[in-house]
Amino acid sequence: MKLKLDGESGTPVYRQIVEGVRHQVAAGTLEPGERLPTVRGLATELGVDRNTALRAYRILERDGVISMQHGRGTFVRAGSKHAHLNKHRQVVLETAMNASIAHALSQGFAPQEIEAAFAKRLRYWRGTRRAARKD
Amino acid sequence: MKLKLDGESGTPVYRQIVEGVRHQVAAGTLEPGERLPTVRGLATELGVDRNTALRAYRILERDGVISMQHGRGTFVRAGSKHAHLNKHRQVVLETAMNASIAHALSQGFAPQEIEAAFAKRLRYWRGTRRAARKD
Amino acid sequence: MKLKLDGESGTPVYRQIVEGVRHQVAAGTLEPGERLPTVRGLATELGVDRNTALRAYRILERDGVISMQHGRGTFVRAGSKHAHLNKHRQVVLETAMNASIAHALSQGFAPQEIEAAFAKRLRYWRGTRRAARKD
Amino acid sequence: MKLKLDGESGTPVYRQIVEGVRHQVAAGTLEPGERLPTVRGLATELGVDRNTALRAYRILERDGVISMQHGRGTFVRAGSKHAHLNKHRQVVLETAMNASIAHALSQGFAPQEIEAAFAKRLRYWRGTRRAARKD
DNA sequence: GTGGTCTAGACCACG
DNA sequence: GTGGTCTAGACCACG
Repeated sequence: MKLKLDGESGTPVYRQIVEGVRHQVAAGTLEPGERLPTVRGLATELGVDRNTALRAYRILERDGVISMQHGRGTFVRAGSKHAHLNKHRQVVLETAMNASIAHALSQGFAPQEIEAAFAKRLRYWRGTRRAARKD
Repeated sequence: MKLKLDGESGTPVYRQIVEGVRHQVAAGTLEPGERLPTVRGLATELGVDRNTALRAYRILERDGVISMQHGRGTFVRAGSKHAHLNKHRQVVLETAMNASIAHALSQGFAPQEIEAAFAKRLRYWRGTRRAARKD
Repeated sequence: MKLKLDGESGTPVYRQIVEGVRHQVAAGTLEPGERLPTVRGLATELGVDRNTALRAYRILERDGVISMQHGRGTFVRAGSKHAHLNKHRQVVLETAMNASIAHALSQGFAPQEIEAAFAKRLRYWRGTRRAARKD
Repeated sequence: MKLKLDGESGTPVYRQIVEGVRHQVAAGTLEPGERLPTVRGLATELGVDRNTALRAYRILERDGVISMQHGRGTFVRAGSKHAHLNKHRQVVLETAMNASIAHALSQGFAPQEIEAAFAKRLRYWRGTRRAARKD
């Protein structure tokens, strides 16, 4: 797994790992069901402590991005786990988007700016995912 | 000075103050030469430790946004020097939106769903702000 | 804070702490806004490592039970944090109850048994909370 | 033998097998003297490691629920010895319901809300099962 | 003084 | 071989 760590960024290592994996899943580079490196393997590969790698994985697991299975390994999770109440999906998503907007507004950004920035980044992700499917 | 702090956001308080002041200067709410509250005053107003307010001011001073003059007070510096702030604002905003989208994508939401949820919540906030201005 | 650990139960220490705190919050012994012992303090009190105590607190924080504030301490959280979308509360609660029932059914328990056990335990908690309010 | 495993429940697979068999014996679905699948067969059927199936059988044997006879097969033991299973079932169920309620209470839900949500979901499941029986 | 990050290393539980 | 738990201890960031 390709992951670059920046030791001088100030962002904690475990968080860099979390974001790195999250982005690869978001981009489609890592697909649902795909196996991730083991905790030990990732730690060695990145030159960090096992506990640090484990911490990152645990956060990703809690967020529903990956699934760790004792003795078997760690895997990218399939999307919708709340099939029986799929209103839930909508609420979760809207809550997240709402928080994101509220935060930007509270920092003094105008709705128009927020809309433009969002559209720009979404366009970026769409491109990335399209490219991943062609691989 | 109007500043909203979020004690549970994870972002350190001092940094929230720094960003808040930066944005107000960039937006023109705080004008060059304008006097800022004293460290003590700001700390009381926001209900934070004096060291926290001081730390924020020191960073703003180091970055050339404000000027602390011993015994006289603290002032917004002349505008010409922080034209770069507008670029900074864009980066901050896009980074936030990017993370928000990546988060949702990595949990299996489709770009289209994300777009719809975002649009819905933004519409909500626009309504809220319009109503507030009429008060 | 009163917490008993059982070193021979097989249940990990950090989880025993999580459940202990959770139960006290549920019972009303710990009230919203109340300050919990510091990470270090709790560790010393229970004779466990700081990291173990921290791990328990972090889980409780993620679950919305407590709020850790850097440099200030750790506090019991007020109930509803999703006021802006209070449909969400209902969905979260129903999802949890649903999972609980589904799990019991899959283990071969009959609906009637499940209903009876649930009613019995809820009665217990109601009594406990009533007692706490009289303190 | 009908057994549903949940790879993401956190409960170890071997324990899920143990509990599943225990419950079926207690409920009478598996009768005294009845032959159980071989270790190999069970492992294949459930898609688990042979060691995992073996571990479950050893625990059940130790607890006097089944009897493994080398070269002949594995059988459910005579009923008189596990009258205690019925008490065990109750404890398991009540513990689960208790945790579920404590969880919800500790997040600020009121007993009344919890009761309503539980009743609603149980009603749902009863309907589902009734429909399934007509298939 | 509070919580946060990270390492090194031991030993355990599961498959 | 996989992940899980726990300790001991260092050093950092925040208020």
